[in-house]
Order: sequence, then C-alpha cells, then structure tokens
Amino acid sequence: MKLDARQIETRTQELYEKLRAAGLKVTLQRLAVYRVLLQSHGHLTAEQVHQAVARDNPALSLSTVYNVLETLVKIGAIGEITTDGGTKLFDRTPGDHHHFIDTETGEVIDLDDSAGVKLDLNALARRGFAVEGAKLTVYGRRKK
Amino acid sequence: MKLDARQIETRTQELYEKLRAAGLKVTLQRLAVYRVLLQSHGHLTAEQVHQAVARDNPALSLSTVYNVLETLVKIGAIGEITTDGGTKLFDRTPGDHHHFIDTETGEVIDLDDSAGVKLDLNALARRGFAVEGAKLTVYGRRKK
DNA sequence: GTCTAATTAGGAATAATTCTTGATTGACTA
DNA sequence: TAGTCAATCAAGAATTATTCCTAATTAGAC
Repeated sequence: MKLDARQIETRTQELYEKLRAAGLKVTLQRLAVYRVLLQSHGHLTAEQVHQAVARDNPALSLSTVYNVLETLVKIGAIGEITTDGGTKLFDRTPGDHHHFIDTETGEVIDLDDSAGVKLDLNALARRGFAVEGAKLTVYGRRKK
Repeated sequence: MKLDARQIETRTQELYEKLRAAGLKVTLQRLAVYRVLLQSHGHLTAEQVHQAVARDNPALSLSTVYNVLETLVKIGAIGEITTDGGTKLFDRTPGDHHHFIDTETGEVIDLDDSAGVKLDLNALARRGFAVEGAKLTVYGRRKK
C-alpha cells in the first residue's frame, strides 16, 4: 500500500522534527533516503534503497545509505525487520507492528490493528517474564 | 533447560530414523553436531556448534558444520531461527514454536504450550490471507 | 573386502555490512 | 553573507558470516 502525497508531506515534516529533536542536521542525503522509503511499498533492503536513491542522486554512496538508515532507525523515523533468511529490511513504518510475508512472492505486508490479530501475552507475566515487546511474523499466501 | 540422558538417547534414535527415512548416511559428523545441540541449552550459532564439536573432534571443519546443520534442518531433526540482529541460531527443537529473548542476557528460551501464549489468527483468513505458519518472538526480561 | 555415490576437509569465493579517513557541508554566529 | 567548525559524507578497505569448490575419504550395499 503506497502513501499518498499528503501523507508523504506529513511524514516528511515529522522527519524534520525528529532530526531536530535529536540534534541532528537535516541533510539532502537523509531526506532522499527517507523519501525513497515513503514512496515505496514499505519494505526495502539497503541495496534497494541505494538503487532507488541513485536515480536522482547518483553520487549518494552505499555506505551513506547504511549510515542514514541506521540514523533514521535510531531516531524512530523508520523501522527495521529481519526476515527468516537473514535479509534486513527497512520499514517505512516505525514502532512495533506485525508482518505478513507472502511465501510465493516474498512480499511483506504490514498487519495493523484492522487485521484483527489477537495476541495475549498476559500468561507470560505470571510465569516470570517481564514483556517489553513482541514481534509476530505470519507466513502464507494472500488471495487476490 | 537441558535435556536429561534419557531424552538425549531418545532423540538420537530419532535422528537415526530420520536420516534413514531420508536416504542419508549416518555419519560421525552428523551425530557429533546433533549431540552438541541436544546437550546445549537449545540455541547455538554455527560457530558455537563448531567450537563445541571441536573439543572432541578437532578435525571436524566449519564448512561441515554448516553442511550438517543444513541437512538436519532439511530432514526436520532441528530448527533454525533468525534473531533481530540477523544472527542465525540452530534450535534443538524442530517445528513451529515461539521464543522469548532476554534483552539483558541475549538468552533464547522456547515458549511451549505451557507458557500460555494465546494467538488467534482467524481474522486473517477472513481478510484473504491463507496462513501457513507464524513465528512469534517476545522480548523482555526473565525474573529469576 | 570391494565398489560407488555420498560426504567431508580445507580453503577460496561471495555477499552483506561496518569501519576508516580525508573531504565536504549544514547551521550557527557575527 | 561570509566565516567557522563539528557533523556528515564518499570511497574503498576490512570484517563477518556463509556458501561454493574440489580432491580425498567413507558409509553402506553387495
């Protein structure tokens, strides 16, 4: 699901705020990388980000992409997930949320509240586990 | 949680059967790698398996460890999980089950049925997702 | 015991990510 | 509107984990 122009505008404003709040500079490279993620379907590898960025900014190096992505994750502007194969994907949407991975296409789909997944971890607390977060990945096929 | 001698014996018998069923040879290397996992706390990297195996079998190479681990995963004798950092861990216990990762120690703990985690994915089916499997990883701290 | 395909050892090759260093730049100040 | 400087970036070397390659070895059938 792609974001529309309005959402991209809003999210870009948020990036400005998050960078300032963290005392970091607003650079062309950070904007470019962030916008590529916003304009994508949501989940890209560092390499894919680099290729997409390179269309408009051929000089932007891969190591800078890694750098910027790490920074953006750190300030909570984007998220990061690791798939079973070990591939790291950068996620337009920050914060805890669940994912569905299509086993045929490899496509990653965000499962937000409307997906209706019910997860109850209360029993863990009673067994001595202090829960801080949880990540759920569901595998299967999406019917069109 | 470590397995006792009886459980290790039973699981070793199972390995023989699974290898035969798959038409594969029972080799000293496969037994050694498998036993290291059985005797561990349950989740090891390939490197850790290699080091543990090397105590008794210094000649057993790292590439063989990778080879054997892949084979054991393929025949369903052991499992494989990928942590958030991207580290691959080999899991004494095969098949779908959930995990708890202690954010302080990094320790991985299996959450079996007795942990009481409730997960309901039925709503996904109604939304066009044909679920084949699901992996849940819970983060937090375990109180002693 | 012999035979043969499967398996292994050892090291080279690969892929993804991180590190290093000198050059460049954004943002503050005057 | 330019000067200053710490932050940031580009480029490529280094590292890490894993896979691949090939010749030598071995399990299991006969």
